[in-house]
Amino acid sequence: MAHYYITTPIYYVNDAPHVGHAYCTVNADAMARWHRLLGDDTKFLTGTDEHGQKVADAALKNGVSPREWTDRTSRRFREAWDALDISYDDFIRTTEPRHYETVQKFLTAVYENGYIYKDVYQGLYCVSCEDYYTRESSDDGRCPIHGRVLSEMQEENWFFRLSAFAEPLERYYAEHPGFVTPETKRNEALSFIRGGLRDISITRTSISWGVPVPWDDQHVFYVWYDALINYLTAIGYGREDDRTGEWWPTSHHLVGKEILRFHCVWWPAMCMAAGLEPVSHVQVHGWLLVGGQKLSKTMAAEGAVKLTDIAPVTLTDEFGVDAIRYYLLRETSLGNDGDFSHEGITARYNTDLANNLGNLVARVSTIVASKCAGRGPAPEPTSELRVAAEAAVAGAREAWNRFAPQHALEATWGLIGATNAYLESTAPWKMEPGDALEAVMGNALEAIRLVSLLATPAIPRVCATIWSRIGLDGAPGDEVFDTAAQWGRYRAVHEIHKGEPLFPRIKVSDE
RNA sequence: GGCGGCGUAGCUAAGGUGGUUAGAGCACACGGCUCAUAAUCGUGGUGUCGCGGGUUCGACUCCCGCCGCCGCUACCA
Repeated sequence: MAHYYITTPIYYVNDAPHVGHAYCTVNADAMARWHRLLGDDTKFLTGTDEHGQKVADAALKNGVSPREWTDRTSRRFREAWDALDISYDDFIRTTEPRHYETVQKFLTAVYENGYIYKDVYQGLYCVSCEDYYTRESSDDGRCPIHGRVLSEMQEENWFFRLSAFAEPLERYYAEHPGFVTPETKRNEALSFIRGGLRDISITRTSISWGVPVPWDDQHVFYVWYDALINYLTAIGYGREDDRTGEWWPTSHHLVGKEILRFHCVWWPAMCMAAGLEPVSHVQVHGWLLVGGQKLSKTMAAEGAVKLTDIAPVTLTDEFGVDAIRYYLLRETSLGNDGDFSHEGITARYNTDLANNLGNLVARVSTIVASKCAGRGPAPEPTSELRVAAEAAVAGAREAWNRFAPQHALEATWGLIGATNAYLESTAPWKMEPGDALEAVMGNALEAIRLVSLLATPAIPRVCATIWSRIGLDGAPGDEVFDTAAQWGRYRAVHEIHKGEPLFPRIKVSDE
C-alpha cells in the first residue's frame, strides 16, 4: 500500500488562528482526504510551535506558566480545525516529550557529524525587544520599533554549518526537479542558495523555554531549529517507535511562501547534516489578500480589516464549513496569491454551491419522488452523461494528484454543468413514467454520485449528505476510488430523500 | 541598490519552445424551459493581451527601454 505523508507548518501559539492558517490547513486536509480516497496509507500532521522568548513573555504577562499558556493557546488551533472538519491524524506540540527526544537525537547526529560548532554571535541588540537586528534590518543603528540605539552584544552560541551545504543543496535541487513547487518558488530558493550561505546560530543561553542542547546544558535550541524537526518527531525519528523508513523521505510539506527559506534551504541542509535524505517535496502556497472590499456585518463588528484578524469560526458560522472549505480550495490557485473577500465567498456560494450543485440535487430528487415512486433507478451502461462523467473523473484525478484543488473542483463542476444540461435536453418532467424516464434519472443520479465522490476531499460533509440522500449507504470514501469512480455503480434499489436545500441561497442586497 | 515576479474583457483570471477566429467563470443582455433553491439551458465580447521601440513572413507570447504594483535581500513565526 502506498504511503502518503503530508504536513502543515506548526503554527506559532502566540498567533490567533486566522484565515491564513485555515487556507493552508484546509488545502493539506483536502490532499490527505484525496489520498485516503485513493486507498493510500495516509498520515496528515499539523500542530503548534510553542517555544521561544515571545511565548515565555506572553505567559509571564498573563500570569501563568509557559506550560499553561501553551496549553491554552494550542487548544484554540484544535478548536479552529474542528470547526473546519480538519482530519489530522496527529497534532504535534513542540513541548511534548517525544519532540524533545527526537530533536535531541537529530541534533546530536548533526553535532557528531561535525556540522555544529561553538562561536560567538555578535549582533545589534534591542533591550526593549529583547531581540537582535541585522545592520540592514535596523533603522540606521536604531531599533525600528522602539527607535532606541541598538547595543552591540555578544553571546556564545552553537552554530550550524549551513555554509557547507550550498553545493550539496544545488546538487539536490538538480537531481530532484520536483523538490519545490511551483517552479517560481523553486527558483527563489535556488537563487538564495546561489547567493551564498552563512552559518546560523541555533542556540540561545538567554532563555530557557526551549529544547535543551544535550551536550551543553547552558543552551536551548533556537525555536526555528527545533520546530522544523517536528516533521520527524511525528514519525518517531530516533525513538523506539521509529517509523521513518515507512514515511520518509517521500513526504510533502505544505508551507506558505514566507517560510520558504526555512523549508527549502535550512531544512534539507539540516537533514543532510544528520545523514538523512531530505523531504521529497515542498509545496509552497501564496497568501490570501484582503482587498478594499466590504466585510460582512459580523466581520466588521469584530473590527476585521486584515486577513489575520478574521477567525475561521466567524466564517464557518456565517457560511457553513463546506462553503468556506470550497471557497478556500476553489478560488485561488495554490502557489499564487489570491483575493479574499466576503463578496467572493458569497458569489461562490450562490453560483457553484446553491445554483449548480444544491439545485441539481433538489431537482433530481423532486422528479424521482414524483415519477419514480421515490426510488432511484439504475443508470444506463452508456450515455452522453457517462462521457462527461469520465472526463470529470480523469480531470479531477489528475488535478488532485498534482496538488491542484482548484482544477480538481473545476473538473468536478464540469460534470454538474453537464448534468444540468442533460436534464434540459431530455426534459424528464415532460416524460411519462417508464423505462426512458428511469434511464434519464438513473444517469443523473449516477452523475450526482460521482460528483459527491470527486468533491469529497474538498467538502466532505455535504458530500456525505448527498450520498445518503440518493439512498446510498455509508459515505463516499468507503470504497476505494478506482472502483467507486467507475460509471454504473448506482443501483436501482435506493430510496431518495429530498430534504431541505443543501445551500439556501444568500440574498445579496445592494448597498 | 541587487535578484525575482506581476500588469490579459466591468470583476476574478487561464494560457502559450511565436503561427488558424486569445480560451474560461462571475456579472450583464436576449431567447427557451418551468422539474428545481427567481434555480436551469442556449446565444451574445470592436478585450489596443501596461506603454514605446526592436527581432521576425508573423508577437499577447522573444529582446531592449519605460510606467505602475509586489515579493525576497538570512537567524522576524
